[in-house]
Formats: sequence, C-alpha cells, structure tokens
Amino acid sequence: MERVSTWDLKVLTDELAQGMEKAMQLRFHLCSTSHSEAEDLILQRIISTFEKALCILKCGGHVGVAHVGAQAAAPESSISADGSSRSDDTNKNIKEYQEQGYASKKRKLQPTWTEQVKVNSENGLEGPGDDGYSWRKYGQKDILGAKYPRSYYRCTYRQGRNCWATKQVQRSDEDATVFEITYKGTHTCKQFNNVVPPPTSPEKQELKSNNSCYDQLEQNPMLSNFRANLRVNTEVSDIQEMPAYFSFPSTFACYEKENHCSPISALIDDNHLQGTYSPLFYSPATSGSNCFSTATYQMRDHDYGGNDNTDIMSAHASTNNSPIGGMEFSIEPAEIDPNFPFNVPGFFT
DNA sequence: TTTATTTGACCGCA
DNA sequence: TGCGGTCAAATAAA
Repeated sequence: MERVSTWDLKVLTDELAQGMEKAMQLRFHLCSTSHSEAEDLILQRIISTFEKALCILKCGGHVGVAHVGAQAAAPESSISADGSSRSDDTNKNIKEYQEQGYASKKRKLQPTWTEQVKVNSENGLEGPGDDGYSWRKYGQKDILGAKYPRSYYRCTYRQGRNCWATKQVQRSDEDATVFEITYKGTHTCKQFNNVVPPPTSPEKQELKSNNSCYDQLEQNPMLSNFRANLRVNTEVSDIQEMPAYFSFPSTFACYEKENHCSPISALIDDNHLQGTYSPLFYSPATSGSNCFSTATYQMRDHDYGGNDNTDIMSAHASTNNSPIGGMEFSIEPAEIDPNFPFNVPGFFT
C-alpha cells in the first residue's frame, strides 16, 4: 500500500494533541465550576478518544492507556525524542495495526489494558457499569484459583462493523464489589452514535452486555446514579514490564490533597512523546475530592529504565501554532489503505 | 421471530 | 497436558 507521509502523520498527531489539550483545558475549567457528572464523563471520553487516536498514530494501535498492568503484546515501537515517529516504523506500525488488530484474528497483538471498577452494592447493581460501548457476552469460564468465573464479551458490532474489541470481566476474590475488566483491542465501530436501550433490570447488569451511551446515561437517573458510585482504579502495576508505549500530553493536573486542579502547562516543554507522566484525573465518582489518580502514562522508548523522568509534555499549546493552518492535507486516497480503521471513535471527530 | 445469554466442546499455547 | 479463550448449538428473553 502507499504510505502516508511522515509529515502528514506528524501534522495529524499535532492536531490530535491539540484537540486533547483543549479538552483538558475545558476539564480544568469545569473543575472549578459547578458541573454535572455527565459532563465529566463526556469530557473523559473525549480525552480518551484523543489518547487512543494518538496512540494509534504513534504506536500502530498498541494502546496502553491509564490502566492497570497494561500488557499489550506490542512490538517495539520507536518514537523519537522529539515526538516524531521514525517514519519507517510509523508506517510499519500502521500496517501492523491493520493486519493485527482489525483485519485478522491475531488478537494477541492487540492493545490490552485493565481497569478495576468498584461497584456500590447499595445501588443493587452487581456488575460493572457501562463503558460507553455495546458488548455481547460470548462466554464464561471458571478460572483456576479464582473464586468467581470470568466473563467474556466482544463488541456487539463485530460482524457489522468488523470491530474486534473484546473485554473480560472478572470479579475480585478479595472484594466482591470490585470487577477487573480487561480490554483487548480498540473499538472501530463508532458506537457513540448509537442509542441503545437501557438494561432491563439491575440484576441483568452483570450478565448482560453493558449497553449504553451517554445520551442514555443522561436520561436515565438509575444509570447516572450508578455512575456516581462507580470508581475506577487504574494503576500501572509494573512499569518496568510495560512495553514501549506512547503516552499522552497532560496539560493539567489535579492535586488530591489540595482538592483543586491546576494547569501544568507551565511545566511543559516541547519534548514530545518522551517521559513518564502521572496525571491525576478528574473523578466523576467523588464529590469531595474531585480528583484522583488514574494512571501513569508511559511515553518512552523501549529501553526505559524506570527512571524519574517526570517531564511533562504538551501538545502545541495554541492553535496559532497549528501546523495545519492554511495547509492542505496531502493524504491522497490512494495512500491510505481502505481497511485502516479511521472510524476508531474520535479519530476524526 | 429476533436477539442475547448460557454452557459444553474445541483449540492453541505454554 | 492443563488452562484460558473462543465457538456454536441450545435456550431464554423481548
């Protein structure tokens, strides 16, 4: 296939990074004003979408985002210190992305990450809530040494939209209110546009696929309340073992102790795509301390040695810096494989 | 009738 | 060979 030029990828990356930064800034502003949890959730999703899109560009789809023990079996990506991927590797990764995750069943090489979701049993909900996607359960298995069976879900739109995202839901042995959700692969189905009927009953939550969308969330007090009692624990269990990841610019941070959020743009430099970041994410689940740490973002070369590099990276801060301003996209149709999943949620939205 | 879930069987990998 | 992951027929629910 013809290749997208390195410059085009860089431009695209910069634009996505800008978009994410703006979303971050908006969230920062929301942090100090009254706002609804639904707004938080939407913002969180927007940012997450940018993150994934950036990662797809940089790592060829090997997304390791804000999650526990991310263990993507990703081939080594090579991101240079200035944030521009080595062109050959970038193109190679894009190709691999198509071949591995979405055009074949080589799901072993798909991005994998884990979230821990705590459910407030007082709500009568026994399973983890929605994550914005529509899932269909395809299996359940007793796991050796585990108290509870593991449930297997895949995207409802596997057939129709060739979306190979899957997830596994495992109830924690220690705390039955905690569900460990392992996601494999990223969605290519653009499900945000779909309105899915709410679950028929709370009891069905655990067993049924987690159909939802944010419109539904806003209109459904039960789900909204459920969201309010949902806690996501995301810690990187072992940085050393993580493969080379692209990580994302964070232009603001929330400081838990101070219970306030502060922009960290002042701390940033232009060292794109390098360093280790531990952004504190705004939590929709807590009203007192509205910020909580969700992840350590990894953006480093493969030989990362667990250093203390905490450089904060930022996308270009101003749209005036937009490398895209006034220029034409030169991505010719013939240069893009039609199978490339540009309909990854948020890729061009 | 359609769609989703359950569950035993099968397969691949370590 | 055992375990985890997936398939697919049977079943349940809407």
